[in-house]
Amino acid sequence: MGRNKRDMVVMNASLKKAGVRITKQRLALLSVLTEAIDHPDALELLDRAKKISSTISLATVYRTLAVLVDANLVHRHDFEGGGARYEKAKDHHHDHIVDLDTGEVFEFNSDIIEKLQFEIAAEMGYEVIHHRLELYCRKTN
Amino acid sequence: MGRNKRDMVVMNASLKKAGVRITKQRLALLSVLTEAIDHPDALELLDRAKKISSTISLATVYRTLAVLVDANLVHRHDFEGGGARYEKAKDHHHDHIVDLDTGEVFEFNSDIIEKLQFEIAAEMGYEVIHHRLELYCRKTN
DNA sequence: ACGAAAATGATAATCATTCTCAAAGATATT
DNA sequence: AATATCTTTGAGAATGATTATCATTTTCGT
Repeated sequence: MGRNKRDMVVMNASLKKAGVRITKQRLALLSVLTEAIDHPDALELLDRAKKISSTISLATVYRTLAVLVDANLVHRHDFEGGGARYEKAKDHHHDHIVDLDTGEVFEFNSDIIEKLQFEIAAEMGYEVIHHRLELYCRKTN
Repeated sequence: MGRNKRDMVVMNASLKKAGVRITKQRLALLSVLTEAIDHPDALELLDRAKKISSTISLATVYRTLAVLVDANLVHRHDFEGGGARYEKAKDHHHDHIVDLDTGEVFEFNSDIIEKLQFEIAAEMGYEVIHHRLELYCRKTN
């Protein structure tokens, strides 16, 4: 799964467009992020990337993540507790629900909330550059 | 300003209710937080508290903040960049607008957004325990 | 005022992240 | 394909915010 020729072409193009050189470490990380359905942290990404390219270090993981975040190919989240967690950028914006018991993260989006945010900021003379909306939840039963 | 007899009585009662002993360091911090109109971090709080009670250390600031946050007398915010910032709990809930250029923090609240959040979570089988909504903004001109 | 229990200050430890720098690798040019 | 240049990498040191440790000092009910 993943890592096929089409993926490789896409990843290479992404990196080129971001103006960064193509290395096996960067391709490994991008591949891991492309396959991930969760929101892993740096250590978890290191583990997964090592399975593809054993010669990758934690420093490179952090460095590459910074590059990818800068290039808007990856999003970084600072949820409560623990370190930053990452996910490959999707074409649609979304916010997050964090399960306080399991740490699982689910995505949702609400155009209405989005619109209200812009209106509120505008009223105060501000333009929203980016925002953060996280719901820390527990299962209802 | 502040630190009058009425404030002292209120602060003593708050601490008693929280089930913690009353010390001059804790009163100093509570006093600083009561007077603060901004959202200071631990170092800034240490500076301000020292003016009231010179014998207070950074360790105690962190420890006391943890106690006050636990007792719901103080809220802790992890805005982007830098360390945690604190504010005395108010009776009304509110979210935050962060000025990306100055670091200033403004408060707002929207019952509609609040309600939508609960509905979205409920739809996914979740109950919102707490949430975080921060708008990172720049002045429009 | 007495004594058990809790809080404090100074400093060490921790944890995630960033920095440093010599060595290895990538890209453009020949 | 070999070269020259410029970038990236790995390993570990450094950083910054926060927490833990522990001997000493304070608090507070009796």
